[in-house]
Amino acid sequence: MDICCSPLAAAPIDVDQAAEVATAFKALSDPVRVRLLSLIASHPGGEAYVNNLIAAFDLTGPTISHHLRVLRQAGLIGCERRGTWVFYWVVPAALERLSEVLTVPAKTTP
Amino acid sequence: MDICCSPLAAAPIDVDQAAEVATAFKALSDPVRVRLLSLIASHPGGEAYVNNLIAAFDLTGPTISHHLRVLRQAGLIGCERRGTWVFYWVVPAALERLSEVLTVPAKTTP
DNA sequence: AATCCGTATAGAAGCCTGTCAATATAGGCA
DNA sequence: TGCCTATATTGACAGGCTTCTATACGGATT
Repeated sequence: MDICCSPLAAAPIDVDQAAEVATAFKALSDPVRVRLLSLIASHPGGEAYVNNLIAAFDLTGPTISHHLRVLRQAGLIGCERRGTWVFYWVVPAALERLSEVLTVPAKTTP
Repeated sequence: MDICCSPLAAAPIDVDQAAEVATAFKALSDPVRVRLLSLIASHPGGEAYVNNLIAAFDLTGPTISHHLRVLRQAGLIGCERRGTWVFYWVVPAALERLSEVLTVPAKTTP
């Protein structure tokens, strides 16, 4: 996953780039994943471990694990095992690129 | 649809707001819709009519119409009938709000 | 080594989505 | 009025997604 596009409104987006962008946004299309990303990103130190994340939802561990994998495969978060626990963190550059894609350039309407 | 949230990384997002944000991103989770939005946004004058949009895809009219409705219900585009044709335009404020949600605040990692 | 805790994977059920063909609606024109 | 074009809606089907239970894996502790 390597989002590399200029803003959507700047020029018609390439077919392949549209597919990449859509894949990234699909990772953000579920409320649980949005909350997970927010919980991880806003956690003190920028990291969180899975046990805390599971406790924040009325969902089973495997379901949270599934959503974390979707976010990871989209490149939005990274993870690392430290002993018994697994820590997750956000990848700020990925969020920033998506944010830029949605930027609306200076309006040219007369 | 009224996206009204601070950046995801600023604080844990509210459950209801997460649902709203996810709904908006879901509208952007399909490559066809990403391309449609980009085609409309980058069209001279900021408007496009459906006939041109259909011609840009190997899809049937009803399918494009369906995707346009999804984008419209998400508040990302607006439309108006002018005689025989229907014109579509983007809602810049909606894109900007989504862009802000993805903004990563100044890092506080020591 | 044996066991326990934390996390991930596998497989399945039910719902949601993208797409199409067929049909309907809305507006211009003869 | 009647017809033609442009767009939307309906209904149906295939495929994907979210969630669960059950199971497996990885590491620490006894």
